[in-house]
Amino acid sequence: MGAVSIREVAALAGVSITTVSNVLNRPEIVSRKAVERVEAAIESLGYVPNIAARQLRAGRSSVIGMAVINITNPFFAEMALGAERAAEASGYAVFVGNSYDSAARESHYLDLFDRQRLDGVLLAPIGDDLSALERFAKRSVPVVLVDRVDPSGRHASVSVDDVLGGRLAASHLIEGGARRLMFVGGPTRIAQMRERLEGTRIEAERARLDLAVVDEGALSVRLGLKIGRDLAAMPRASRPDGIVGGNDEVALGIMHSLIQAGVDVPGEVSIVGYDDIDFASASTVALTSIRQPSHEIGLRAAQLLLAALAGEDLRDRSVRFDPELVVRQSSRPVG
Amino acid sequence: MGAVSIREVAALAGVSITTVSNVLNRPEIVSRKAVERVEAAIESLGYVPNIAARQLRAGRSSVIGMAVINITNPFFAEMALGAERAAEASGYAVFVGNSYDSAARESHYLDLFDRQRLDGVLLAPIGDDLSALERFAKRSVPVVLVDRVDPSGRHASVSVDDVLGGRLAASHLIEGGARRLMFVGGPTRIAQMRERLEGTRIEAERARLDLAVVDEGALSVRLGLKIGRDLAAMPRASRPDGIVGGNDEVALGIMHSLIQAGVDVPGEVSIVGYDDIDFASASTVALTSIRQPSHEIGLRAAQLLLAALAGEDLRDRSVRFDPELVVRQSSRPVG
DNA sequence: GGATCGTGTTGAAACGTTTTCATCGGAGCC
DNA sequence: GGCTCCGATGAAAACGTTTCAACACGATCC
Repeated sequence: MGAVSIREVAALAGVSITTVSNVLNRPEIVSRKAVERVEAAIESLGYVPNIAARQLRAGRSSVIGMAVINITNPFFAEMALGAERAAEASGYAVFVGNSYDSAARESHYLDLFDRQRLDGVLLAPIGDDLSALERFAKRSVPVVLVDRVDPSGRHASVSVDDVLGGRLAASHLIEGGARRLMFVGGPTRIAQMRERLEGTRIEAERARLDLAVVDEGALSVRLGLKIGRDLAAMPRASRPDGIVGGNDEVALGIMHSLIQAGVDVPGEVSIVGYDDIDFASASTVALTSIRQPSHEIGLRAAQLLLAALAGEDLRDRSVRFDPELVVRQSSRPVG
Repeated sequence: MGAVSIREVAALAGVSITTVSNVLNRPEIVSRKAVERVEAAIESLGYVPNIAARQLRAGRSSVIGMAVINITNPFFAEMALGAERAAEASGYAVFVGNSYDSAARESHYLDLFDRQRLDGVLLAPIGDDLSALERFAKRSVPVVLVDRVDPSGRHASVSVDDVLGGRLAASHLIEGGARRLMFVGGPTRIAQMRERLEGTRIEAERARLDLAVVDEGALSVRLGLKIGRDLAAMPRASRPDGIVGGNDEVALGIMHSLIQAGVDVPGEVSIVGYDDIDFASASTVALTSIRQPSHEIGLRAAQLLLAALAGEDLRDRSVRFDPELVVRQSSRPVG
């Protein structure tokens, strides 16, 4: 069809294919006159270079792949945006794959990245099994883990100290007077959840308090609503009075159910969420939450990957951010 | 480095390159024995076909591009998921680009799709200007519009009747006794917003009621909070008592501010959102909203595109869904 | 027993670039 | 005026696949 190739551009401009290619890739080495003629020809023919051919010949795709756990979560969306910004500044495009909490979808995207010969991979992994990344190592395609550390230390990572996040949440609740703690976590195969739980547990033990743990799959508003109903049905004396939600969605759901059922938040129950999404501050009882520098995380991860693509060694270049407690109305004030 | 090509597979299996290619693409025409040998060789070498080469030769990428307005919005996320499901069933991958409410980002993705020679395009367009799609027509790359109709009728589309949605929202408010209506819309360059406003206006005029219109850019929780504060500061007699939000985020924000300021919802003000996201039902005063079949929209759009790729003519194949009113606590009951 | 057919297989061309190396023409130098 | 040198240009090879046309071989047919 209208598939216009470099050949036709060259013909129209009256130069060789090489010159057209040079105009595209290193315009500084070709004469002003030739540049102008070629650009005019490109314009008039509506020529668009065929990436597949370029990639085949050059061996690089100039695209990096990014697979995130759940792009609907504003935390990951912001992260992706940060990564795209950094990548684009260096002439790379970013292909974002949404795992949607499914390991199958994640591995499907890694397959795709592999087949497409993407130049690098950013991965916010769902599970603990990083063996799927070995094929990239084999072709020396750099990989940077996002929001997650590699226990084996083989992959660079940009992450947040989730243990600290859990501790911030729990100690805040305890200082506010909570005595019966509960942690509502996602699937424990997700490392972030395990770490947040661990942080919560550390503080609970230090204060010699009991800690109930709920793990019923992916954290959603819907799940929170159900858990909240169950909690509301418990006698107040045995009901948890300090709840750490693995994310804001589930925390908001819990809070809603409790309030609907007439339970006073934060009077009877204090709640802390995680991620500080926009809705946290917009709920009728604004949600206390743990904030992470999402945009920054994506940005730094991409920068690390770009550095690797530029030939730098990534060992010991990992980055770890600290989360931050944002106190609002859903938790009793300290004292 | 480990870049193993079809050539080495062929050598190891003791067959020609052609046979390896055939095993990959049409295994039915090659003998059982050869298939086994080739598959063993592929396995032992860890061979992964180079898509760029395939695409260059075959002229097809087997990838379709999808650009959506804002993937953080669960409506679009579900839509993308529906499209991916349909595409994958036919052996296509989907490259999802997030415009993030920015026309520049949208056009950036269309550029990328074009350069990458993707086989088809699904687009939930931000603005009215569809001229950027012409280049696809020129190369006869099929395009299906999502959540949007093409006024010129040149592109097939899968959309929702937003005028009807606006009418459902407004007539529900009016039946509940609202007399001073307000519509809070996003940028009017977004057609959906215009249509929702139009539907609201139709019902307002029919009931001979005034309609205030707010348009202050992208609809977010934050914006809603601000609008709600302004509303709360107004004397009750002149304050709108029936509000249609262009999406749930802004509606929830408005509701939150009003309640915080002591305004009774739905006693003094009724509110209807749009999209029926999970948070709508999880807010302390559950939000009445307009629901759209998001997953189905994406699915049908991809199916249409696949049909086009299979050579079918898309003219007059557009699909239009009807939205649905979901009544909850944020609006006064009828009567 | 030769022509015809069918089944598996193969060699070679082609896809549209980038890149290497050679060539060319002219400017600067002695 | 002949020499070198340099910048600009071009011819051709290469990237890894798909696909077409041709081939080998045995079975089937008259």
